[in-house]
Amino acid sequence: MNIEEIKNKLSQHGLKATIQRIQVYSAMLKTKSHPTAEDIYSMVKAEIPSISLSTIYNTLDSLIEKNLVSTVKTDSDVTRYDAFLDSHHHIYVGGGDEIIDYYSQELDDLLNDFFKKNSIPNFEIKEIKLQLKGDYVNNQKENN
Amino acid sequence: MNIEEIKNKLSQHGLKATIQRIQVYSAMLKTKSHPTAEDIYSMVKAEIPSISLSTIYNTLDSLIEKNLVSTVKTDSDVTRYDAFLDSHHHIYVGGGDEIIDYYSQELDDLLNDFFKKNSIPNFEIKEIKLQLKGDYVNNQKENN
DNA sequence: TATTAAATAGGAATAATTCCAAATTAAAAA
DNA sequence: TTTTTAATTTGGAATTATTCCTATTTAATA
Repeated sequence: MNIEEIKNKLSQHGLKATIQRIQVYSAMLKTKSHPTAEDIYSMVKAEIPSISLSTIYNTLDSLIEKNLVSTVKTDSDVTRYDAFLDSHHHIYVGGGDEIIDYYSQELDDLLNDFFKKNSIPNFEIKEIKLQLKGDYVNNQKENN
Repeated sequence: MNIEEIKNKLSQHGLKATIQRIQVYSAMLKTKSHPTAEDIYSMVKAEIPSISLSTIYNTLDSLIEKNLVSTVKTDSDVTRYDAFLDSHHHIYVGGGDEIIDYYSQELDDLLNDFFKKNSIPNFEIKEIKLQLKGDYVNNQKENN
């Protein structure tokens, strides 16, 4: 998405298209790595050196409210953000902070079917998300 | 689990059976509601008025390290603790802080089968956990 | 171009958690 | 049982992520 498209997307969602928001959202779209607020702060600072960390938080909050960004739960206490909202699951590597996206239409179908057959009384499911925890095996990405 | 059994469990896991640990673990086993550190602090204070909040955190960390307790993150980013470690999933109600346990052997079998057939290259899955987000429907537990 | 409501900056405040060092204590050894 | 010792507890200080506050700035609109 280019700057112009981002501007439009912000306006469409009733958000004033400020340079700060454009750059924050642009940074979010550039990375698949579920950045923290600080990560985004660093990235956007390259473009707008005067930007404040408060603005990062404010902007992320606005984007979340408009469903353009979501948060990812980690075991540690830093919030991570995600601008990719198509249905996917998360692989948590090594109990740590590495989170990888996992896409599978087959899995989504399986889950949707299951909960269609086994609905939860008085509860409407809006999102089904899987957390896969584990570790790399072999010597692929290992480093101890 | 009574005091004696808790003592044994702690020793078996190489943890000194201090009154503090016994009471913290006992409190954890008494509640299904995924308490926060502060919640446990309040509960244990009834038994040991002099206990320190640091000890609550230390103790929970020890219990986590020995796999007697695990953590759950809420949408509002507070860490909650869980002493019930049999396979279950979590229902997040209304974007808030309420988390309900969801047990289903059928679902677990389904998921295990799926990942047996669709293993992730160089990755060993240790835990498969589902997050169900949604809201109550009807007038059951609604309050707005 | 002027108006205005919304957004930003940045520093202070808050809240959860971790850190630290001295005092205490459970478990092991004598 | 007593002594020894290494682990644990305390409680206050420090840290960290996030929120709050408000004067200033700015995008959108008329």
